[in-house]
Amino acid sequence: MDDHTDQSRKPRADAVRNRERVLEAAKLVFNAGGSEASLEAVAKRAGVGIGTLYRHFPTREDLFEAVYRREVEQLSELAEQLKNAKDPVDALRRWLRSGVEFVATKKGMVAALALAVQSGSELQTFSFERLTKAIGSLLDRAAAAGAMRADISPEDLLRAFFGMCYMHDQPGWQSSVLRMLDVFVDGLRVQPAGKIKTRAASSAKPAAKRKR
Amino acid sequence: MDDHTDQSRKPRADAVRNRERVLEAAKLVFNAGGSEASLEAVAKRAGVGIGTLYRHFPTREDLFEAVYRREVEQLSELAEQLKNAKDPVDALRRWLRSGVEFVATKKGMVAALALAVQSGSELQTFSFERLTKAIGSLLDRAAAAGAMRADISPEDLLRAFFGMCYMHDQPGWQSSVLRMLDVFVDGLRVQPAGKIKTRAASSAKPAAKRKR
DNA sequence: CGAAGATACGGAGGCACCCTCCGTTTAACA
DNA sequence: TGTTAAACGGAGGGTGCCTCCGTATCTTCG
Repeated sequence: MDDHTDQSRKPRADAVRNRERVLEAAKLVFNAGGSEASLEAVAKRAGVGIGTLYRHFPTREDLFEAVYRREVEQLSELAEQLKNAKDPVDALRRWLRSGVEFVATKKGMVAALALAVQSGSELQTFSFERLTKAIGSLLDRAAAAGAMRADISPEDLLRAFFGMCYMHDQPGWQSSVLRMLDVFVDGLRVQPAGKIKTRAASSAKPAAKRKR
Repeated sequence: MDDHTDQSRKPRADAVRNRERVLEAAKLVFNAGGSEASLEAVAKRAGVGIGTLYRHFPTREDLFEAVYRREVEQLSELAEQLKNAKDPVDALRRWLRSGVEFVATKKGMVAALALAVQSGSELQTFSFERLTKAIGSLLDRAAAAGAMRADISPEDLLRAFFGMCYMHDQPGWQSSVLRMLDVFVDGLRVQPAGKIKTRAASSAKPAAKRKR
């Protein structure tokens, strides 16, 4: 019961050092494209035993999270800044493009985030929540300005985005994704059902409930 | 040198039977959602040795291809029919929705096709080519009618589509994907750069070269 | 400083899967 | 029915995942 969250002791030096080493090795290995690289390879590269790796990061996802936390935060902050842009739709577009940029550099990021999305349910997944919030604020602003349909949830958009990026490591993926994102954003400017003569209602379900 | 492609012999009965058994088992296992199921599980379910499975289908991809060939052909034919629809954009939309329908039923199909897309390069991948052709004809028709931008390749679209579907097995994935596809198709109706005031050119690269 | 105790280390080991190889079986043909 | 090519099937070698626990090392306190 005694909630001595603070230092009942100093954390062991070797533990701190090893954690850092693993993180460093993982970053190298994952960014090199091999987001599916074996954790044992990471451990070896870090010069620690596999047991140590698992103690620090019980789950592959945990490791991903730690490795890409900084990047996620950067993307998050970018969204914050873009809230001040004049054109809210353009802001969204720019944010998505930056996302592509990140993915291009950190190859492992897609897999990491996709995993975070999939692992789904109500797991913590800091990254997913953070990005959802970021994208949500951009969406809301654009929708509030009437510049964009309002029935698309941040989760929808994130999933679509990751999905598109999932095909990275293809020859021309990057320009392809950029093009697709443009199409997508253009589509968001169109108000949903009715006005387009696509027979009846354009969607079976009324709309997803927005979370935030 | 002697090119006796025809029956120098009748194919062995057990070989034919086993091939069929494996196919059947694989269909069951993959459709049950586990597109990543172990091939050994498939073999066991089929009542054959693992060696037999590998002889008939040297690659996981080969097996996928065989299992989903029929479905791919159905989708392909649907595209053929839709070419006669009045509104070419609507035709595309409908085709994509049917794709979602397929994915919903045959869970393994996404993984199979995604793998086909990824394995990429110039591997044969019958399915990928077939679908590319199908979607290409729909795109071309819509573009020719001036109802849609013309710089999107079938490959682009396929990748985006699979990407979105990759998140199946999520709670609300199906309606989410349908919504996203609507957005997407709406976006395709907008002509590309220039007219929209999104600063400068809307895409870094000029456009992908269309294959067909 | 030197013990005591807490904490972390690391890799062996059990499990699952991948894929290959080859001795044995079986079907087709004469 | 015998010959022979084709197919069978599973043992085995490799890799990766993850757990468990005996051992090593660090911190603290006397």
